[in-house]
Amino acid sequence: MDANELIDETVSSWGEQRPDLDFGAMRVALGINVVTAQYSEIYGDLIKSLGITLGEFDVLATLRRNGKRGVLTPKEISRVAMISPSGLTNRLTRLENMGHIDRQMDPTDRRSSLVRLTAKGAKTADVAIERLSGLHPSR
Amino acid sequence: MDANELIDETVSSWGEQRPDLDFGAMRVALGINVVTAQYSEIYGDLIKSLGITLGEFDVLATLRRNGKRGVLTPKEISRVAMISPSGLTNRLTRLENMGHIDRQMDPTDRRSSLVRLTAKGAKTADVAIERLSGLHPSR
DNA sequence: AGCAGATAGTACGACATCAAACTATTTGAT
DNA sequence: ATCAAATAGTTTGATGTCGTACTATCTGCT
Repeated sequence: MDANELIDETVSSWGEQRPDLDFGAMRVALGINVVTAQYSEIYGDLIKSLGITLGEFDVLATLRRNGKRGVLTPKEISRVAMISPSGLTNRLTRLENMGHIDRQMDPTDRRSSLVRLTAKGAKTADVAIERLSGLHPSR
Repeated sequence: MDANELIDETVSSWGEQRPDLDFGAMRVALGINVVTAQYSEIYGDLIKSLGITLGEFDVLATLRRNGKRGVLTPKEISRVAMISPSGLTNRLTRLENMGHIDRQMDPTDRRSSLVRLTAKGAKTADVAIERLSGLHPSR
């Protein structure tokens, strides 16, 4: 049984048990969930061979896109990547240990730091984005 | 800056950095991610006051819909709820401790067990589904 | 200048999930 | 009837995230 059948089964059995309620919105939500799970798996597998996760790619990609020479503060990264500050600390530590980024003092604000893509990190980001954007069927 | 602006910013800056690639599919994927995150938060908040999570509700709902008098095996629940066996064990333990379900021996297969909704669990499932299905604007 | 409050990043603890290993039981082939 | 393989559920260990609390630093009001 595939995911679409599972959704039909779920919604129709709810309709039998509670005919007083409307499950149209639930059907849409369940469908979106399935789509999200499926392409997340596909995207994740595509970059897994690079030794990073989707979340780590998200950080590398943010640096690759936005920074002057790939330099941003953790604050800005967490805003764009929509991750909690503590979660970002962990990702940055992992990426630093892998040699994809390094962290330097911010000369203008000693509370802050500057996260910089290494050559290795930039290369990884480029290979990853080429694979991910290559998923679509156009051209 | 809201999520849609963030997506526009992400896709357009990629377009500047890598004009050789096509980011149309990425824009769609990011949009789906945002929608998923938003309604998951809404749905989660709606049932949080019942003391359960979305995942736990998923188990209660599966029992409420499918079982004869709310009785199913863990195997069947994990299939419908799309959760790993070990993850289901944890959810069932939590739900059992809260008094929403109980577990009995399966008389026909001693490897298996029978998960049964308690009256409290059935009530919780009904209140939750009424709130969740009430989200849509129809009627 | 001094100090209260805001802000940046990190550390810590809790939590939920999964994959793999494990135990107990059942099934099926011979 | 026996035994290898399959199956059900749990345990264990690892992972990754979040919320809260903490330290260090900066800002703005007086």
